[in-house]
Amino acid sequence: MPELTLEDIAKLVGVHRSTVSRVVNGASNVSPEVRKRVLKVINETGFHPNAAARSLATQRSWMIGLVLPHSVSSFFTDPYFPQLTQGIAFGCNNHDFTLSLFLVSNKEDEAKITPRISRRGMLDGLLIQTGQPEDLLVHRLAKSSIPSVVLGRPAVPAGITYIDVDNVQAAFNATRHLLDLGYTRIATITGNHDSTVTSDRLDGYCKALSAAGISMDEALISEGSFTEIGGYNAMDKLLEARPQAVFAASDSMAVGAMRAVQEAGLRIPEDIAFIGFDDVPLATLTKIQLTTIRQPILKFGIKAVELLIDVIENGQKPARRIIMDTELVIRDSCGAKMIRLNQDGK
Amino acid sequence: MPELTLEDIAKLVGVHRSTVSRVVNGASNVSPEVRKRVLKVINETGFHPNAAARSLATQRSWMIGLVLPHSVSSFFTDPYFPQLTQGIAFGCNNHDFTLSLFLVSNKEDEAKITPRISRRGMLDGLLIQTGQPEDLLVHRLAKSSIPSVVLGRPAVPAGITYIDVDNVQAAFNATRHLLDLGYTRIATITGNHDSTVTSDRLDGYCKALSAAGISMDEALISEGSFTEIGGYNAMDKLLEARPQAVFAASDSMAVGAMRAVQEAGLRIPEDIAFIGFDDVPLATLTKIQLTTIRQPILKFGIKAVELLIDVIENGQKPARRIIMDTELVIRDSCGAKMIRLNQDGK
DNA sequence: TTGATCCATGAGAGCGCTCTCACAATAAAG
DNA sequence: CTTTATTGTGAGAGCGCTCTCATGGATCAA
Repeated sequence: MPELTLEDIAKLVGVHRSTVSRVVNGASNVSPEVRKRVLKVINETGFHPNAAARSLATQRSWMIGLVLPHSVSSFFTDPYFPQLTQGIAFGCNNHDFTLSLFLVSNKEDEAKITPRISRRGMLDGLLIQTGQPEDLLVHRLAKSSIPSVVLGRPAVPAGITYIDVDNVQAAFNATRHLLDLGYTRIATITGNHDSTVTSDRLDGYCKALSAAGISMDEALISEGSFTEIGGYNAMDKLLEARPQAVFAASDSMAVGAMRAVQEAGLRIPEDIAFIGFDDVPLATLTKIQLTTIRQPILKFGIKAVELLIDVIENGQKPARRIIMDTELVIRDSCGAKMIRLNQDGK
Repeated sequence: MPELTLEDIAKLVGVHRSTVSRVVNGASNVSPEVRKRVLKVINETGFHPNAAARSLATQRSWMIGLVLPHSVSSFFTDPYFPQLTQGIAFGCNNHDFTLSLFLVSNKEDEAKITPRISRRGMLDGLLIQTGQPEDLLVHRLAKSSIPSVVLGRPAVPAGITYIDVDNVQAAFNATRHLLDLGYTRIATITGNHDSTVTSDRLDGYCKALSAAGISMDEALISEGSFTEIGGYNAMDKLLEARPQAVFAASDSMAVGAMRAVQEAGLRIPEDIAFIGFDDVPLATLTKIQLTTIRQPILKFGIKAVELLIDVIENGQKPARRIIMDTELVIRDSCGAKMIRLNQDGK
């Protein structure tokens, strides 16, 4: 099958290239008879217009890029990012965009990838996952003219369009839920200390405690780096502080931490109650199902794509922001059901 | 920052467009003095050549697509695909290719995506994950002229370039390992019955049994659909058949199955020994670390990209195939260490 | 009949690059 | 001092589309 062009189709049908172009693009001003003949030949030949030529002529590629920076690429072990990617891919499909994936695993990658994403004509826009504060990529995008949306609140959000969940409120709700159940010694396992996600969730935790008139105890805060093993190690350190309940800033960390608790011979939720964050499938796969904060991950991805399309079509300014709500999902690990049962029993 | 073109740069430097193009592409026949002046202006202006124009002129986009079909996209809950994606992304970075991701979640997606991937000028080549047998996408690619490599053995491999691991040999080794440890009632939990992966692994399992002179027992074969919960359910059914050991065709399924065993009050590996497949991080996160078959997932992805580049540069024919080896990783769940300990003790 | 209006189609410039070819200037060889 | 090779640069066609504008025929009102 040779590489056909509009011109070839035109010749076959006996019309001008322009007419074929009109048919391909669904323009209205083509006579039904001609349209039919053109479509027939297109179907017979399996013709598809050349994307590069079209991009060049229209200055639109209908492609967007998703950049997962260095600090985040190891997170591919966490179910969050696959799910997010799926949501974004779904959003792209809905709007006939193609998704390009830029996984930056190290500094060399970054150097190689940067020119590719800033090259015009290839991408209509960019979705950029925040990682560390002062993320270089986030900065560079703000300078570049390519439309972009940041996933997660950047450390310095001024003038940047981003989408995030309300982490402060979510963490507040989680902690508050534990307080409502009567726990007073509540620990938290945080993610990497240098991300805004971590500081926001820690913030919510602190706010809930202080709203309940409970003073902070440094011994009840431990860093878990968003991995299962990180949660396990963080819990190890927390054990001597004897918390009654733990708010883990991700489900993976919660699962790791719960393993540490069980290996120490303690029961969940009787001895230590747990609440996680994310509501990834993992949360329901443990023997003691995890109470957690549900993030609308798929919706988040879809929304991010729609926000980016808005930026592409209506310009970078003014900077927009979308903050999505989360939801508390009560299962077994927080002890709510057990406590209610006991009360009913009395 | 305006959208600069080669022409603009040329004007600024006072040379012809062609010369700037030579500098950008590192052609040798440019005088050092001129090259320096051109580079200076390029750096000052932050010029990047337009990708669409370049693609149009060279008929190369330096982009490849990764297609994860419908039957597979739910697998995004399994760590295998994220890791594979990472390997592919890594391979792309190494060779200055950009990766496009096509997640096909349903039939509508497929209809929308197909024209995008077959449109010329957008992709230099395609990586296609096999799913069901008679996969429509795999068929369509064979018809289309776009260079492509299939990931996993297609059901009808004639004339198709693909890359796979030696699943038969791997499953043979796994089962053989259990036989060597003295188990004779060995069960297997398979993936979806309609994939070649499943049939190959089942094949290896059967071959090992028959080589040991053990007759097949249908009651010892159970389908687990490659998910943790699938493994759990499959094990439930196997329990009454009282196997001494289980070969699970994925680590996720093994973990699910082990949970079922523990909930039934049985010990691993004393009562039932386990061996998995994949060696994803999950395998070492369980309390009883999983003996498993290590797939070189990252290398597999990188190799797949290199194979595709070969096809892009040297043509689709002849069809090539690469079969990669696997490795047995002995941990706790198979009982090898325990058995050795006991023997030493005697 | 004349002109105005509408519509389907053709003509052709232009998107921003690459790449072959021609040409001039210089260097090497006779 | 010519002839030939070598090198650096310019010129311009062409990649396959889109999109504006021109054109010519049909339709309709005056």
